Amino acid sequence: MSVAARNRAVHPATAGEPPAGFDRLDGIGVIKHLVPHESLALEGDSADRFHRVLRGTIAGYKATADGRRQIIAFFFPGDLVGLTVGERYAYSAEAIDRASVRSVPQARLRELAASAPALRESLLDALHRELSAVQERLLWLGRKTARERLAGFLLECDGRVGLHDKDGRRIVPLPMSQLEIGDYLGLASETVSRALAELVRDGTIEIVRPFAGVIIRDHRRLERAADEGGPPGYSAALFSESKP
Amino acid sequence: MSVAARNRAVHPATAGEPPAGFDRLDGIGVIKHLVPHESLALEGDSADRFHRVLRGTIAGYKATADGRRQIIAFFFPGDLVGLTVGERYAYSAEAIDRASVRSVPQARLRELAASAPALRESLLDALHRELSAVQERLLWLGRKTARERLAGFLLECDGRVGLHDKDGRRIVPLPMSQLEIGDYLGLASETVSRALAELVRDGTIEIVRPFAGVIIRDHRRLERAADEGGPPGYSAALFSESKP
DNA sequence: CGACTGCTTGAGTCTGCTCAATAAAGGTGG
DNA sequence: CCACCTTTATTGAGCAGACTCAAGCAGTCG
Repeated sequence: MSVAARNRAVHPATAGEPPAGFDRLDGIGVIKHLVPHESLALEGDSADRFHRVLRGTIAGYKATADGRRQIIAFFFPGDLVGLTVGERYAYSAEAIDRASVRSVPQARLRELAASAPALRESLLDALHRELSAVQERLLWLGRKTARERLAGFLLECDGRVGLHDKDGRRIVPLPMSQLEIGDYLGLASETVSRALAELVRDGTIEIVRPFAGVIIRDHRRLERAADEGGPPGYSAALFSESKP
Repeated sequence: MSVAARNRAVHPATAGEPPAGFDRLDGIGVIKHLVPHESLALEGDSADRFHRVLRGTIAGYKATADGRRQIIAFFFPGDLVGLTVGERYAYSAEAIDRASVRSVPQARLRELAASAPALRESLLDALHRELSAVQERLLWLGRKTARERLAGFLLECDGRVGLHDKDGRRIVPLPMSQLEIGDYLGLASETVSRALAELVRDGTIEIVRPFAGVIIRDHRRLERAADEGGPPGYSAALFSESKP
């Protein structure tokens, strides 16, 4: 098992049961309903509240003056958005689809954390998980091809929100557009479309039409595509032979 | 002031005085001396210790099976390497130059943290600062040109280890090779060399020969190069005029 | 002094971007 | 329910920024 694959296995999902301590947040704050593309917070704003996703999907992103955009993270139900120690948000956040969040004042969290070590643990753990995920993506964006990035993305989504059908195949719902996937992976939307088409062509995945997710037809092959990015017929042995 | 520039100002330096609480680490653990390229830890290893840099520079990196490498962070004196909540290191670490670190068992840190809220605060803050830095770099690697990335890198280094000479100009020592800068920015070393040459050509910086750092001749221009990446003569007004 | 490592510069290539045209979906109002 | 308009996805053609490969040079260290 590769190092990357092992790391994925260590943090399989935020999707399982909520971390101990977070249930303390259940009753407090207010619930907000968001429509697609509705803004939740802007980079640089005073970080007075944070949000727990109840339903739908939120994107955290940074943008340049001339409109280029990089999505930092997607937040699914159970995830915390805008968790920060600093006094300003490090990135903007908006809804991908119809979403609901529980919005809680940061001050409220600090109070609770002071008296609840379990909650402190969970928060530290969430922060650390976020850090690990971002570090992994640094490798994708800096050193991986479009095909590798997309395969990695699908595996990540599979781990977080994937389901399985009766045949044991994995279904991965993708609520975000291909443009947004591109903004997450540092690619143009056309490149995402082409890379998806390539994975379909060699039988690795299948696309749910109209575009709403993928079905993983060959999980092993998808992992290989993410970790080495070579062409389908690529052989590692062949590679090491050619080095005398 | 742009959002990016403001963020840089908020976290000006790890270089100043050490955060309150870290002095608790002063007496404990053992000191290790490292020669250039000597390994400190490997990704996936059991994370039983962490390290505080005393002297020199450490690089944290991830690598793919076929040898591509992405440097996640450079650690300068005062920084903590290998801080983790998980039980395994998320990345490898090795020395860039001759370096010394204080190596402390994670367990020891947890003991101290349990009884010292100030230390806990500092650790949380360090973790958060690391997170912000990585998120900023996600934008660089995903959406910025070689020139913009390099300019951003020089500004980052200026904030963390920059000095100033008697003329008020900033001197930024760069202990790492251009190959390593490339591995940090997701670029080939040749591209780093060319981008540096370009910044020299238009009078933004000067290179300390033999390559050991840069002198910033025009700080404003360097900031512009980092935030918009346009060519030297670029005018924003001209740009918005052309949009009827 | 020679071997080695790191930097520079040029030439050619390639991956992924831009621009553009078309098709497919979804939403809205009559 | 249909006509219309907008948004999103697909596919092609051409382009460009950055990579690879290669040669030359400078500085360092044994």
